[in-house]
Amino acid sequence: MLKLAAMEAALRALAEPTRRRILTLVRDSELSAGEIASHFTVTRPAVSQHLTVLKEAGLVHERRNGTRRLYSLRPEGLAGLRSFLEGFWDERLQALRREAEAEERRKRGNHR
Amino acid sequence: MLKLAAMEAALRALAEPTRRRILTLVRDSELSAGEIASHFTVTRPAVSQHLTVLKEAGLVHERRNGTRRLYSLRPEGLAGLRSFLEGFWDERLQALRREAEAEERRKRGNHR
DNA sequence: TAGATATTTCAGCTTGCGCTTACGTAAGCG
DNA sequence: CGCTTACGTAAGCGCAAGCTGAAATATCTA
Repeated sequence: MLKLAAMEAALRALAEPTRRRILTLVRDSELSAGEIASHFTVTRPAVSQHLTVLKEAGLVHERRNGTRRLYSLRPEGLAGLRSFLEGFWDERLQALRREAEAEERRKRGNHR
Repeated sequence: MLKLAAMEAALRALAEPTRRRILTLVRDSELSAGEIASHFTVTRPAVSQHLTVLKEAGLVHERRNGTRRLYSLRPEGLAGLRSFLEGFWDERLQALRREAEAEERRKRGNHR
């Protein structure tokens, strides 16, 4: 899986409050760049740059309609991150199991 | 929930390859700062700084034993992030449902 | 084609982040 | 005590990131 680089990009993209807010906006409905920008105090170029980051991270989808560009959430991007965290979680449980077994063996060893 | 700031810290902490690698190390077993640093080419102070970031983000736990400091994964930190992503996911599904219903209403409206 | 509208791209500035070297601190040990 | 070991903290450097105003691009429209 070459998703590692994608993961990197997605995490970096999410590590920014404005971008997270943008995601919550386009999660509910497809919005134009201008509509998105109207929700923020930062300038439109700033929002546009954030949108580029989100797009390159695979977190949003861009659709052009006339002079406008409509952005919407791209669920697959988040799914990758989700599976990463869950994998992490699972391996953690396995580690706990390994530790418990090691502890068990240690106790047995002391008893003989 | 004041977890918003924690979320912020956790995401920022995860958006760094070295810190993610550190997490995968202490996920499996408790390790000292030196043992952790030995896995990297960066200097020990750099690793120490990363450990501070991870600790303040609630992602690792620090336990002092003599002159050494032992670090281990703190699963609750990741859990918060996980639930955040899942909440995001769920709300996305609700949004899709809302859109489908709106579409449905639109079609009905056209038919009368 | 000229002009208006929507949005990106550019150049430059400022701040933040990760890294390094040097120094400080704290616990064990002779 | 002084020495060593194991870390963290401080100061500073270089670079990436986010922001802004200005200019460029692209699409509709009269």
